[in-house]
Amino acid sequence: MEADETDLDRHPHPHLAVDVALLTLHERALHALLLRRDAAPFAGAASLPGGFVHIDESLPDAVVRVLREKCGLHGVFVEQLFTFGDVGRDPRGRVVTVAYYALVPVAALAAARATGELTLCRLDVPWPQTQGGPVRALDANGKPLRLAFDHDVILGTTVQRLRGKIDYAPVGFELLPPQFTLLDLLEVHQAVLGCPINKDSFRRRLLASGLLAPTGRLRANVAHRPAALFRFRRKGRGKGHA
Amino acid sequence: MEADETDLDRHPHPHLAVDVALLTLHERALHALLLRRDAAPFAGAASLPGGFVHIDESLPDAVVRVLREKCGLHGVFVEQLFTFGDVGRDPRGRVVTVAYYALVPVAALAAARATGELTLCRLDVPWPQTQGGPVRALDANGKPLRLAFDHDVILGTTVQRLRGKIDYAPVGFELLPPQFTLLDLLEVHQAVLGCPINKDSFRRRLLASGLLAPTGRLRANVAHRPAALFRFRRKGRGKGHA
DNA sequence: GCAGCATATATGCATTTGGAAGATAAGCAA
DNA sequence: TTGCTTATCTTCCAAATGCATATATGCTGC
Repeated sequence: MEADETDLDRHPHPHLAVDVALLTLHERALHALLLRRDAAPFAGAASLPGGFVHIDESLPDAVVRVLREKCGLHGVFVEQLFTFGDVGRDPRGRVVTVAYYALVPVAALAAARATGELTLCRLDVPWPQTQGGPVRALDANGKPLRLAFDHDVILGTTVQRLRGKIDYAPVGFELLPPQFTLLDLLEVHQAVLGCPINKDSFRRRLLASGLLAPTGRLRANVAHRPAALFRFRRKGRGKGHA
Repeated sequence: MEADETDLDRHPHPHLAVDVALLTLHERALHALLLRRDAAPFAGAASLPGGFVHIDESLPDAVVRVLREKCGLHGVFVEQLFTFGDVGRDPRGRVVTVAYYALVPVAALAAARATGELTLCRLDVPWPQTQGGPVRALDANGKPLRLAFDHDVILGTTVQRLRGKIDYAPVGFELLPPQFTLLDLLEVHQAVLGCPINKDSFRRRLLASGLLAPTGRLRANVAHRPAALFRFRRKGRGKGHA
């Protein structure tokens, strides 16, 4: 940062946007909340909710505003993901975007989906483990949607981040309602990781983690022994990571 | 992204910069390469090498340029860290910075340190584990330096990221010369993590990881049994992460 | 009300993984 | 050559995990 802002204003500088990859769990699969663009560029394509950062708002504030204005959502879990700044990523000009990801239980989207052009699209992750790469979003018929800008890469980076994080950070809870069973949580992990998980060790590990608070209640209306309902306990006594 | 760029140009938009937290290992401790600011704001304070992003260069290109222009360095390991965009973080106006971290063996800095106002400052991390928070940079006398902008937080985020990553990603090698002993690598991990590590399990884990290629050579000029020298083998056959 | 069903939960055991300690090896110095 | 120091190897033990089995429980159909 060698020059005064007055110097810099003589030259054009990049525009700055935020985009939000909002993920949820629906029918045991990861879904993203996408909107349909009706203006060029990429008219007709699906895109992440996003918007330009105002001169007087922080990045998290911009994200909160975008989620409110475009999705009618508030109070959702949000974390910064990565900043994408390739020169050619927006045909309109130089736009650098700070991508965030948001996680919400699918029930919280009922209101959002009623509002306008939003659709919940199942994600198709064509790579294993945490390898990374773009991800496809499927329409109701299972056909891949055209995604605007580099949003396929942003979605891919989101899944990659979640896969690397879910084993040691309590992010799975953000995709579940306040009360859930261990099987619910297991299915979240399986959907994120894209592979089956050992049920017993998962149970033991989670019960020992101190992250679960028993509610004393049971899952109702199931034609078999009902599972215990748990609640996420924040500030689980962490045991380091080594 | 709802508006045309022509619309947006009517309004002022944030400036965009990159800052690089360049870390190395010196005397078994993490050090950062800092430069002394001679212009306001924060004149006299220490700061990360950084600069504004040009309209026609990608973010990685801007980082490479900054490292070349300000530090005389090229070919170093660089990864994106986090984007800092608080409204008040730069008193000159709205500047959002995409922070990167770079890792280099200390020997590679000989040239850089000769060039101008660069100093290698030992880092003092006042928090355990991966808790996070700002980090102090110490001068040659061990006194904390005044750090410009939010660069104390950027350095803290770098250490936090490294601590979370070094156990499962091959980043420790970037801080070592091409050939090194297992004890060298262990000391890198200890310096990053800020806590002692079990020597035997470290040896077993690393030898089994496939990341080390034996060179057949031994450390010379030591008054005891010399350790074997290894080389970092890229593309170690990863075994997933579960 | 009762047998039976499907899943939840608990228990036991083999395998694997990581920590700790001792034994041995290999250079150099006196 | 002896002794010192650190590297490397071997062994043992505790903890975590995968797997198989046994038991528990609420519901459904009769």
